[in-house]
Amino acid sequence: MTEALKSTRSLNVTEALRELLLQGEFDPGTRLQETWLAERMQVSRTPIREALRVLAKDGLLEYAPNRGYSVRHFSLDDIVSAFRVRSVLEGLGCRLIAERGMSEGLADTLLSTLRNGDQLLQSGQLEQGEFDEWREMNKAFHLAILLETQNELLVRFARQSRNIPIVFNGSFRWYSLREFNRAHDHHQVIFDAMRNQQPERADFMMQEHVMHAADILKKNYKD
Amino acid sequence: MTEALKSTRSLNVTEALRELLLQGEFDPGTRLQETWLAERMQVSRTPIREALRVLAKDGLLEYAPNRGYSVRHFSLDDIVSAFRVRSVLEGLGCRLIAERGMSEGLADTLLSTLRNGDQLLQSGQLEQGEFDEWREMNKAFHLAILLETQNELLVRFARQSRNIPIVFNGSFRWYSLREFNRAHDHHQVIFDAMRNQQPERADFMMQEHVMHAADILKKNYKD
DNA sequence: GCCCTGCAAATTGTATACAATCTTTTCCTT
DNA sequence: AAGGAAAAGATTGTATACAATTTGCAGGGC
Repeated sequence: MTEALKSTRSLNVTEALRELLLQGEFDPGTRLQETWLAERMQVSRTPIREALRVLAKDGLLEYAPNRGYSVRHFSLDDIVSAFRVRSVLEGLGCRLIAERGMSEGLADTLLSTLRNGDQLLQSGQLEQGEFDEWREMNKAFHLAILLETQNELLVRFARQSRNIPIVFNGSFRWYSLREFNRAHDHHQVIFDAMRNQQPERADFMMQEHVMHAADILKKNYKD
Repeated sequence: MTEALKSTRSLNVTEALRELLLQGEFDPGTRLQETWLAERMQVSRTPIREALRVLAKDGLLEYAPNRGYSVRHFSLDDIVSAFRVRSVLEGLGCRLIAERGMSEGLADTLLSTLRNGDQLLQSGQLEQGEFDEWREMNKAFHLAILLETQNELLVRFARQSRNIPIVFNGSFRWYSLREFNRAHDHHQVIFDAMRNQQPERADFMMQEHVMHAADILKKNYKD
């Protein structure tokens, strides 16, 4: 049988709250009162407090001793800065894979996401419902590379750098077909570079890929 | 007057415990019991629990629901991986500074650390007591660059990537004079590259600088 | 001897009571 | 009316009581 999926209210509340924050449920600056949250989540203040502390450490909340937690505001600069950091992290991931050579397992996984992308784009447009599928495909592509590096810190940081409202779900809502195609091409080139053991090229193209997403967001994000 | 230095037991315990962990006070694998810690720290379990959760999130402890926290073991691979991540992060920092041009404030700060390094090395050897001074100088150099980037996530990650026992205090105990000199030269070159707006060179040399430290550690670290 | 089972002890998870701190209101002084 | 203390209320911080879960151990079956 698979490993037990034990959890606690504290952990559940943390993830539930994180989801709410990432979905932009609360306006930036909103003060999050423990009793209010406790009532809303139907638990006592204890698990709420633990969740708040963790989310503050994740940068989603701001904290002041004796004054509690409030929802953090992310400026456009904050977000672009996060993209820049993520670009070098994921770039490093690609570089490491290209240097040591791609395993068959990773090749299979990535080829599968590439085929998935082909299929989504071949109709010449993306239906509303296909956005989610693209999102999943994209996430699978990036995550597979990161995990393969076996560099725990790299995975942790790359993940954390996406823990930002709006950014979290990808900014695909602003993508035109042209931009989906470009992203897909990037994936293809990155894959080829890694497979052909071209670390420099793989690194560079991944940075390009991530920063291109930042550029699109920059053009569309108002605030 | 400066900003109020408010704190709480929870925060104090967190930092005290972090310090103990970074100094290697507890053997890897040691189970950290809440009641035991509470007694040792002279507080109740509540602040202890909050501290443990934060430190687990920082990667210093491992956590399993209903089974508590234990001290994490860092393999040599873990540590070198962390150095690699830090190298690209700090490399990015240098690149950003070089791209946008160095402020006078940063130039002053860095020049001061460089002079400090000169002075420490000119005697031809480092006394025991001068290790701490070198450590401070080194920290000041790296931190000043990071802070100047204004990239909050970059600073956070670079900091976090040093939160590893042994690594935390720098591995200077293994440095020969030759290696102190090399590190100092690196600092000088990195400074020049940034000042002359050579982003590529600044980035590369910082990566080199950090990974050289990793190499020295690799040669000496047994476990 | 080995491995179950189930009870007891220990440990973590959660709720709640109380303490400390901050915020708001009130009311006095000028 | 403005300003400012002081008290009342609200909110966070901490301790502790209780619940849930795990761990250790004893006893019994094979």
